[in-house]
Amino acid sequence: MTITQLKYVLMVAEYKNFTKAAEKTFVTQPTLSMQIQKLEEELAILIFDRSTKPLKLTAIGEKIVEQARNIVNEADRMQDIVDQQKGYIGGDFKLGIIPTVMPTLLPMFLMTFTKRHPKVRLKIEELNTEDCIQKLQEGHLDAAIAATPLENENIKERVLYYEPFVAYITESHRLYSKKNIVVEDLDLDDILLLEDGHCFRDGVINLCKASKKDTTDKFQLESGSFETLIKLSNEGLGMTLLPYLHTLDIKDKEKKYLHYFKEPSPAREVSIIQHKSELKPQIVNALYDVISGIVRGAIAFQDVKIISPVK
Amino acid sequence: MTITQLKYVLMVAEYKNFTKAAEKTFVTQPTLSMQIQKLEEELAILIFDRSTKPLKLTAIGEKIVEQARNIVNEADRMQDIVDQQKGYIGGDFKLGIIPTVMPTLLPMFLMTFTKRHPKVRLKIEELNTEDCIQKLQEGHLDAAIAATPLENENIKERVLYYEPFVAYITESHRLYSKKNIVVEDLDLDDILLLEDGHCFRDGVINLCKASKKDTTDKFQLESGSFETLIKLSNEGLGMTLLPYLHTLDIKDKEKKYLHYFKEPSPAREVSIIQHKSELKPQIVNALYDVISGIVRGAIAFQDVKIISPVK
DNA sequence: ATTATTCATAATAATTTCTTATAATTTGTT
DNA sequence: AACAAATTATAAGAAATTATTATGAATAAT
Repeated sequence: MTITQLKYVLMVAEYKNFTKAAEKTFVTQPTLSMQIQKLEEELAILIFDRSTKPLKLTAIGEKIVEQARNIVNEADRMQDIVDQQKGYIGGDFKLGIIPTVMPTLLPMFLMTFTKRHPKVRLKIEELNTEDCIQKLQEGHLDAAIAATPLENENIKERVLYYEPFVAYITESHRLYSKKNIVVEDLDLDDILLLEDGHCFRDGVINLCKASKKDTTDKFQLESGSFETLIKLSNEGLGMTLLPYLHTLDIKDKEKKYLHYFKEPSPAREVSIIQHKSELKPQIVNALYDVISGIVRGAIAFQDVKIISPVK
Repeated sequence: MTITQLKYVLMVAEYKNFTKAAEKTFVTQPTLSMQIQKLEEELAILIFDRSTKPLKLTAIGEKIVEQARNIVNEADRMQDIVDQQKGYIGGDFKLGIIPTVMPTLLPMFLMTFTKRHPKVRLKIEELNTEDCIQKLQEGHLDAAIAATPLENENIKERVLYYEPFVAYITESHRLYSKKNIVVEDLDLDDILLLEDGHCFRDGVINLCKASKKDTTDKFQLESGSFETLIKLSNEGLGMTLLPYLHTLDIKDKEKKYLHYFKEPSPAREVSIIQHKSELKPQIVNALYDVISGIVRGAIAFQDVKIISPVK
C-alpha cells in the first residue's frame, strides 16, 4: 500500500470514473487501473464495483475510502509541520466565502493579507454554506468563511466576529418612526428577503419565527443582493434586514433609514471554518489574525444574540 | 514521501543507529541512508542529527517522527478494516500481562481463546505496567492486561473485571480472629509486600495510606511471588494481601487463613489496555469477550472500591 | 447494428528502490 | 598519535516498481 495508491482511490471515488480521475490526476487511465488493482489485491477485497455505470463503491470500499482520506490527510499534515517549524506561510490556499459576506469583508482584508503574507496564493470562491461544507469535506477547499454555528462534526469553526442585524425601514413602513426596534416588532410578511440558498435569509426567518408563533410562509419578493432589497425598500415595498458591515457603505441620504436593534441585538456569527483534520493551520491562523483584527476596528463591541444560520 | 520511508524513519528513531535499524528492517544500511536522505530533501529539513553518537533527533525531527507514527498507524488500520469486514480474526498479536495477573488469568482463558480463534498467534510476555505502557506506545505490543486506571492519555482501557483484595492472616496475627476485616484494620508495617515494581504492591500501599494518616515506610520483607508471601506468612512473619483469583488455587488447609473484606471490598480494576490508535480491534474484542466471559463465572459480583495501581 | 465509452491487459519505457562495494568520518584504544 | 572499529555516505549497477502506449473486451448509447 502506498500513499499514491490511496490518492488514486480517492480520485476514482470522487469522479466515479477511472478515465476522468486519470485526467485530473495527470496520469494515464491504465496507471489507475493497475495501481488500484494492486491495492485491491494486497487487501484482498474489491474497492470499486465496476459493473455499474457510473461505477460505485463496494460496502468495504466506502470504509477503505474513508480511511484512505485519513491517511492522506495525515500525510499532508507532514508538510504543515515542517512549514510551521520554519515559520513559513505560503503556498496555494483555497478559500470559500458565502455571498452575503463576500462583498463587504473581502475588500476589507484582502489587501492587508496579501501584503502581510505575499507567498500565499489565495484562491477565493463565492459559495453558499452548503457547497462550502461539501468542498471542505472533499478537500477542494482549505477553509471557508460562513455564518455559524453549523453543528457539523466534520467541520471546525473559529469565530471571526459577530455582525449585528440592522433594519432598513423607509418612511412608508409602520416601524419607521420607531428609533430602536426589537425582535418582537418584526413580521416576516413585510420583510424583503434574499432568495433561497442564502443562509442570511434563513437567519432572518429563524429570527422572526423566534418572535412570533406562526408565520404565513408567503414571502412577497426575493432578490439575490442587498442592493436590490434596499431599492425595493425605497420603493415602499417593505422593510429589510442587513448585516452590519453592509450598512457601512450605504448612501448618505439612505442612512436615516437604518434602524438599530435594542441590545442585545440579533446578530450572525461569522467564522472561518475548515475540515476537522485542520490542515494548513499557519495560513488559517494568519487569516484569522488579519480578519478578526480588521473587523474589530469596524464593529464596536456590543451585546448580541446569535441567530442560527441553518434551516 | 512514502509509507516505507516513514517506517524507516521510525526504525532509525527507535534504534538511534542506521546500521542496527537496517538489520531489524531487513534492508541494507545504504537503503536507509538514501531513503531517509530523500525524505529529508523532500521536506527540506534534517530529521536526524548524525553528528553525535548515538545520533539523535533534531527538534523538527521529533515532530516528524510523531507524525510518521500517526501515518503508519493509520495505514496499519487499513488491514484491520478489511479483516473486520471479513469477520477474520487472525494474525500475530503481542500481548503483555503484568506478573500478578499472569499466573492466574492466563491458564483460565488461553485454552478457550486459542480454540475459539485458532488463526491468532498470541505472543504473550510478562511485563510490569511501566514496560507495558512503553511498549504499547512504541508499537511493540498490540495490547496488555494491567491494573487500571492509569490516567495515561495515550492508552485506552477496557475493564475486564474487578478483583477484590483478600487478606491472608495466620493464627499469630492480631487480626486472625476477626472474620470480616475492613480497610481501617490494616497497618502497612505488618503486611508482607511484593517487591518494588509490582503495581499490586503500589495498590496495597495506596490502600493502607487511605486508611491511616502516616506510615513509616520500613517494610519488613519483600518477595516477587505470592507463593513466597504465603509461606512467609505461615511462618508468622505478618499478614499479606492477595488478589481474589490467587485465592482459588490455595491449599485446602490454608483456606482458613483467608479473610474477606467487608463490602465494599477494596479491589483492583483489571483492564485490557492498548494504544489510543486502537489497532487490531477485532482481536482485542475477541480477547475482551473471552476473558470477561470467563472471569464473570469466577468472580461473583460484589460491591467494590477500586484502589489505584499507581504510585 | 453500429458507435462511443469505459475499464482491463500486454508490452515496453521510465523511474525508483535496493544491493554491493567502497569511501569518509568519527570514536575508541593502545 | 596512530590504528582499529564502528558508523554513515556515496557510487554504480541490479532489481523491482510504476507509468505509458497500444490494444482488447465489455457495456451503454444512438
